Amino acid sequence: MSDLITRLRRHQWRMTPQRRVIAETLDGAHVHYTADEILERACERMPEISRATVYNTLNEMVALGEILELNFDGRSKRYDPNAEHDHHHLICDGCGAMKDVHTVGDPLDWLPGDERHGFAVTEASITFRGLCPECQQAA
Amino acid sequence: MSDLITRLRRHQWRMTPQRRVIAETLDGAHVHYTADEILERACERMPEISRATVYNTLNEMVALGEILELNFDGRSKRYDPNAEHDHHHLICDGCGAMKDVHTVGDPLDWLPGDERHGFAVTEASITFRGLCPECQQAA
DNA sequence: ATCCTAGCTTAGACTTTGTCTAATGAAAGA
DNA sequence: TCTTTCATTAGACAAAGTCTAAGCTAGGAT
Repeated sequence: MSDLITRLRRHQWRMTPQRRVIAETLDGAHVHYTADEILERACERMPEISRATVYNTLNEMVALGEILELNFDGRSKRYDPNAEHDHHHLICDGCGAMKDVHTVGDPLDWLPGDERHGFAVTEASITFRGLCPECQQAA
Repeated sequence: MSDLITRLRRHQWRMTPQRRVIAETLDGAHVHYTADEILERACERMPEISRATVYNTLNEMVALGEILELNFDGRSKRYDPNAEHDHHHLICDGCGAMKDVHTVGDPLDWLPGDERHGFAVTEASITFRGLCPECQQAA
């Protein structure tokens, strides 16, 4: 998988300095940021960037299918520059840290036909929860 | 599993008319309501009940472990009076309808050790998405 | 039955997260 | 370079949820 900016260029999508900063912030991160965290980091490099631009840009990237929008805690959405739907998420209940993880097998196989209630099921996402190594020590 | 009010009584938890109305609203529902939907329904029976009481009460029930707080859409939290952690959720991408479902096998088995990053993993929840029978017809 | 007190409820202000609008600015093709 | 179209901006607005201070009440004590 190529980097986010390369993937975004493939759509007819005007590349502005603001969008570049947002994309680079997302792509360089080892954690999944909230919109406000991205705004904060983008402001370090481009102090005049506006909140509306960050929110608009993130929503467009989601609509283009190039990033994932995640809702873990019900507080604020987080954004994952890895848009592949083949991974799931592991979250620390202590500090909120998050990792992308891969499961063995296809989650769709785990929902038997008589539990599908006639739905055409196309996607499954799993959230694993627990304590990260640091929070286990602290506990 | 007994009804929600019975389960709540087992904790030293003062049972007020407001809390009773909220518990009955949750327990009698076939769908998972948002806090505001619960407020609206509670108001039909007790017009003077306040928003703060509904939010406080729901948070307390969650803390007692007797209901589940769900975050599907990132808009508003929903509450599930079935607090058992052995079920998962199936959501229609068309109309938002939701069903509780059971999987075959234990989701914790599906995350291999080398994907756990040292976490002590205790819980897994799966969200299945697709189209309900009605929305398949409409499409 | 009545009293007392811890803790519940209330209205409304406040906070956080996110969206919308109208005016200005800039990317990219002609 | 010019022009058109789309992006950006500040700030108002909206939705979801929390907090506060004052009054009220459930349930145990008497």
